Amino acid sequence: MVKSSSETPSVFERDGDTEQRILDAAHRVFLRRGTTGARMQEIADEAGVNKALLHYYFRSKERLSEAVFQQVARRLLPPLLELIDSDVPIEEKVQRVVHWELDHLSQSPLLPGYVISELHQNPERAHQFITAMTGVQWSLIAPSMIERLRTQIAEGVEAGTMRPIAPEHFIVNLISLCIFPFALKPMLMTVLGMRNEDFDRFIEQRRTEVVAFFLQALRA
Amino acid sequence: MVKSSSETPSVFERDGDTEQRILDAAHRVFLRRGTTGARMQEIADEAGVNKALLHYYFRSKERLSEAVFQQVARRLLPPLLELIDSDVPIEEKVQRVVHWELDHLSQSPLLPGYVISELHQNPERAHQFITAMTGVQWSLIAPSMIERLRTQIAEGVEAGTMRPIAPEHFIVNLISLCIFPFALKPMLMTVLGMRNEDFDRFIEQRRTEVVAFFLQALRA
DNA sequence: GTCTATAACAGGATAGAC
DNA sequence: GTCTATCCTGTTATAGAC
Repeated sequence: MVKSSSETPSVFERDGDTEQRILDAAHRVFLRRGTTGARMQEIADEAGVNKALLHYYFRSKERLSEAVFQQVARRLLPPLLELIDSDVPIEEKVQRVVHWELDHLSQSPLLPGYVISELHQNPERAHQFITAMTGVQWSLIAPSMIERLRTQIAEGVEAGTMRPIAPEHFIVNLISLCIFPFALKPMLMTVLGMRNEDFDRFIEQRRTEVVAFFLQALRA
Repeated sequence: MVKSSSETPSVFERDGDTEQRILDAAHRVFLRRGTTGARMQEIADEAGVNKALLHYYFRSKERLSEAVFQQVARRLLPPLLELIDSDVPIEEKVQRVVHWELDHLSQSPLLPGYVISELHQNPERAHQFITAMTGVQWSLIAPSMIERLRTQIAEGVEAGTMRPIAPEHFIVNLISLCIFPFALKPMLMTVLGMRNEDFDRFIEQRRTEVVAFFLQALRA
């Protein structure tokens, strides 16, 4: 904030420039309401600026929602793929992915519901997940990642320590066990009568439960 | 259709009465657009009737969407709970649940995305899942179901054939592995470059894959 | 860059004829 | 029961002053 150099600095001054504040507010509102349910007015209020400013910076609701979704995708997919493609034993991989996902989603439990809603109502938006990988030729990367994982599994099978499993099912099973419970949160809270603390405790248990479950499932 | 008794029966006559046709159309539209994204006009068009008729039969969009959601919940939860609570060996339970879920969701792959979207944007609607259990005191049923499952698991543990697992995690793991891939469908199709047939084949593989994976995970 | 005021329109709901 | 026509509110988007 350049202008603050000529003013008395204030601890009450909002952080970040206006554009960033709008983006942050949009992030929060879109995540809890979904794109169709969100209102530009609510975003403006939450950012503490006038509605017209949203259009000044982002032109339309459509573009603003794309900016938010893209940002979410960028924080979601690349770190996960890096873990899956890293050069460590497969048991270590499982543990790292589970811990990273549960840590990350505990911080923003609305993420799975938001992303699934968006993709459901707007499937073509899925391709933004790919452009979220900045400067990468995804169609070239993906198959080789899958093949490396297939090789690693095959080595375990040959050594007699693992049962065979297709790498696609390996990945889908792993992220299902981590992510789906957050998408189920409202239902678990009602159907199993959980309160917020109960849910947090439940997720905390899963940090060890899912790792143990998954590693046992891999055994020969 | 009483009036057809006085007319020449026609194979071109739409099936079902008007109210049912509207409900069916609403079901299709809400499932693909979500409640906020759906338009009363689109439902009317799909049902082949006038927009005003929707209000004649269902009073408001709100009520129509509740009718659809409730119907979906009723087809979703009770059969699952019956399987989980049935009096068969636990391995058999796992197999039955997986097959029932995958069969059911292959018929309506939009279901998981729809339900998750609804619950995300309208968490209080989760209680309709409970009223979907017609005439059952859910708060009394749920704990005893969980306890019966806990007992069954404990027996396996005692016999030395199973490792211990909390019944809540047992259930969440099982339905995660079955349901989540459908919620991921748009992403899998894009990120893994699947077409519709590829996805169907992938689900077909999971009928055996998930059962094998899960049963191995339960082993001592 | 930021605001106020207002245009422009989409979409849910109702009145009333048939 | 079903339609046409219309109302009316909420929401996105823009014009224009400061």
